[in-house]
Amino acid sequence: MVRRGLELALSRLGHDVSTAPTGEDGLAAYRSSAPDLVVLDLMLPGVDGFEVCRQIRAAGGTPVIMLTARDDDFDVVGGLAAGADDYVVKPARPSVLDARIRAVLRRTAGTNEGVRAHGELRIDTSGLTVSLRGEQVPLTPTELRLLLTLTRAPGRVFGREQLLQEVWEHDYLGDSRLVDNCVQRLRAKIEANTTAPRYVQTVRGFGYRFGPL
Amino acid sequence: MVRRGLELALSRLGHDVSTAPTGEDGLAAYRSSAPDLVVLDLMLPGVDGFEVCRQIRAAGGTPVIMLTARDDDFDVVGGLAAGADDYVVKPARPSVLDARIRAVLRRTAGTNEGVRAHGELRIDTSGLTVSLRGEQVPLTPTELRLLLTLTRAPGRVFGREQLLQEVWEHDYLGDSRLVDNCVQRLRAKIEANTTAPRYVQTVRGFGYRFGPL
DNA sequence: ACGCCCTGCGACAGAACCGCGACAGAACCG
DNA sequence: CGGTTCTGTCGCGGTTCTGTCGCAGGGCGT
Repeated sequence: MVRRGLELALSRLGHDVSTAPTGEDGLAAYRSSAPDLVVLDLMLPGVDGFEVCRQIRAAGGTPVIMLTARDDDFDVVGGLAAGADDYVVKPARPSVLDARIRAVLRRTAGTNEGVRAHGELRIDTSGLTVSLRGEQVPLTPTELRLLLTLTRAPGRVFGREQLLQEVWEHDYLGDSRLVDNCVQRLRAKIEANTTAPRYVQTVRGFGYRFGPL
Repeated sequence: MVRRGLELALSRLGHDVSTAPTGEDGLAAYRSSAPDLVVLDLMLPGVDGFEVCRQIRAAGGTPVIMLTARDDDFDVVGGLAAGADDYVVKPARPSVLDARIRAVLRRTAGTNEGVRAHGELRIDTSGLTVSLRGEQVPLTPTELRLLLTLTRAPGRVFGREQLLQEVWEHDYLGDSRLVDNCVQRLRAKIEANTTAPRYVQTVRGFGYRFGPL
């Protein structure tokens, strides 16, 4: 059980770690916790590691470090093609992995503060502009905050209470229909047809979610 | 996916690298991170590589190295005409690219110091003078600090709190309308018509930003 | 099939935000 | 010490945004 050992070691180095035994569990944990970085072991039961990597990269800009026992070129090329940011060969010393993690986080810190691309939607988080198919979309401050919050964890369901807390920062006691209204206004600007929303989707009885995944 | 490979290789050679898949993303990333140098692949989806190069050069003095698969004269001439500082033919070995990067940085190190050009606005950061269409513009110290702060990261939105902290260095607890006022005074001096500002733009609900390029 | 609850959607008034001019104290300089 | 420039504060007005309401349509459970 290498996993528990790494979890413990990385925790001691100051990281906030959670692990999962299989690819499916990992994807589920990824979706629910929206981590800053994923360390992905290619030799995992169930789903192919490359596939997991692809799905994570498709969901957002989360950087991925691959952990592999094989160091032949095929894996390196394939891993980078699947969207990995770096790879580490097992057996990996915790200090080495830590160094790589910090390097990747440092490197992606800038870009992460810059552009989020989801399909035809591009969000510049430092310039605070949103463009759809290359055309700028003028959003109001609240709409933009809502979109930024939702896209921070694509695929994750945000309840109305949670959105009220994060987007409307004060502890709001009023009508939670306010969220619906703002979603509606946002959809009118970024969705092609609002009856089948592509980006901001309704999860009946719970809240809203960005993207399919 | 040559991009990831180059990114990784250049990182290991000591560079701080971020990449983007398309021309638009690249321009957005360029605006938000203000890099020392840009390596530009001509064969990119979306916007024409030459156009990207032109826009980068128009925005400032950032040096550009072009990466091209074609080495015929047309591209070389066209690339240099668009403002490239050097060009490298694919497939490029990382060591070669690294050498060219260091050469260009060494060459431009001296000239890059001191002047920022944005459209018709020129800012001499060592002489602390600002000129518009060749004509000198007298700015007050605060206005100048504000302009310097904003132009340090063109396209990026600065909140009022952040500007108060960086321009008015003391931790200011007073009216944040002060920022509006200073912006207004700065605009009166450098904007042709203040109703459609070209350089200092308002981002309603958040703050201000220098030019969207 | 029926009814309930949830969500979509348009309308509207109050609120927030920003541009802009005016003014007085502060700082600077001769 | 006096004059000039700069800076911070205030208030007003136009514009835009936001929060609330009401109604309608549709899914879901009974």
